[in-house]
Amino acid sequence: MLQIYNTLTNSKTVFTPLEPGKIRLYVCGVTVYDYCHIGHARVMVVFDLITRYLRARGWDVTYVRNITDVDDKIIRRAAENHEPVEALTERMIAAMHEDEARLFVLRPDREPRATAHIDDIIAMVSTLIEKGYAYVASNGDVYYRVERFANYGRLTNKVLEELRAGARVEVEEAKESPLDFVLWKRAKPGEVSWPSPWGEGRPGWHIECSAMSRRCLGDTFDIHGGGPDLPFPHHENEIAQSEAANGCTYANYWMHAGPVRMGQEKMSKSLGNFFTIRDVLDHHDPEVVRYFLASVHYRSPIDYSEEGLRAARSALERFYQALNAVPEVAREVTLQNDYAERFFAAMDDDFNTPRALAVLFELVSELNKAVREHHPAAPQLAAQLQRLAGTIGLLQQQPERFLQGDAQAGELSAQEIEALIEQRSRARRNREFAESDRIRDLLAEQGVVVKDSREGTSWYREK
RNA sequence: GGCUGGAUGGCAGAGUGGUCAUGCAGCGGACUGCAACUCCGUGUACGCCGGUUCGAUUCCGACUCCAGCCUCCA
Repeated sequence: MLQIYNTLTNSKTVFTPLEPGKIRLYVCGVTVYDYCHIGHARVMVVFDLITRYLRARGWDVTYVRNITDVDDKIIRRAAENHEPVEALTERMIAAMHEDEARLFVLRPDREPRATAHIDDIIAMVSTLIEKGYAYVASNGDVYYRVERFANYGRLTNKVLEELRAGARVEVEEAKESPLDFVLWKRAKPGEVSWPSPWGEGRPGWHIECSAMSRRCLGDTFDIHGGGPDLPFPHHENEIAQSEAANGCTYANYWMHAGPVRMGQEKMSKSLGNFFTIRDVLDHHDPEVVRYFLASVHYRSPIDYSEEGLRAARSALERFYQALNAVPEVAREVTLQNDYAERFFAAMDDDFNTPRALAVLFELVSELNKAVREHHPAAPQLAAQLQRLAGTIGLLQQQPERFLQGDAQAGELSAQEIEALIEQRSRARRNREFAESDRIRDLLAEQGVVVKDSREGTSWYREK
């Protein structure tokens, strides 16, 4: 039984799909005007982890995540760079795909781009105008008539009265109400634009998700996800658009990832206190970042910190050291045991990854014990560990690859390390411990830890 | 001010009406030429004040503090 915390009702509820065995999932993606930061990484990893897990449990998941490739910021940035909008967005999309691939994030089934769905957007705006939910303003923009939609604010428990009173939105003369939001923007001269019944222009931000989710998943779908700052106004506006246009429920479940914080406040572009994914991956193994994000429940805030990443690294080392020590990994796996049951129970309970990971740590203890005692169950335990962790996209690397890492600039290459270790082994055989320790210290200075065992000497990089 | 969600041991982070989370770090020990890995041992943690209860970190109420959203932001 799968339980999901639904932002719409602020409660954990049993998940019931529209169609047995199928899950239609839409997640708001990135506006591609810059490199993705750790906040984006969290949303990517969280929903990747969720889709991987659901699929591993037999659900047929269709995962759609949009790309916003036209918007004020993109236009401004492209102008600053003296490059066409498309050149900028193509570059950033490629970078995003690179970043997420490094984080072991699988590509969504579909990644619709706003600019490829202008006709769907225009059709939906037209419907909204016909139904009286939208109007063409005197300045040529098309706005959504918020007060016309009775359920406005249902997702975030906003009351129209209060929104009106506290409206901080700058008063746009052309709008009937300050709460109204733009569906179609009249183009300024020289701006990228598309023809429409309301003249040359481009879509507002919110309408693309309504139009593209409908195109990809239908009028009503199961789960809508996104980042922590999207419920209001973006998701509220999506609901208003889609439910008014389609005349039925938009999404049954709403899931929102928690924020990534820097110290005591949210990491965000407007605050300027963010790290890009590539910045972080320059110094940390991608799986460490993924593990770090998975070590906290997806809805809780997470504090980005070097200490946190270091702890994540140590924890992963524990897993990989165990896998590295195992003589072989079984090919066939039985997942009908206490560990699997508890792991699945944790994940089925609103994707409780910290609890699921705790189960894996218990499993790794048993694995270590089996290896130590040369118990025949070791290959099976190792396979179980990898299989369970694999359902959330962890522990899929070769242990040696993770432990030894890739040499960064200025570091010793694997070959150089092997050569030094060979020298050291020779010294040890001759019981020249001063010399062998000298070499080990030298390696340690380079961040390389050596480990002697009966089978020989192995090494790994300490990051 | 409004809406959400929080407050757990040195740090991170689950969970529960009454025996253990788990990880990281620390300390003591075993193993080791010395280390590393691994193993054994080691911590009277549940914001504050009331209430319910035989018993509350867990339930109820008040309080304090924190975060996210209320504006483009994942």
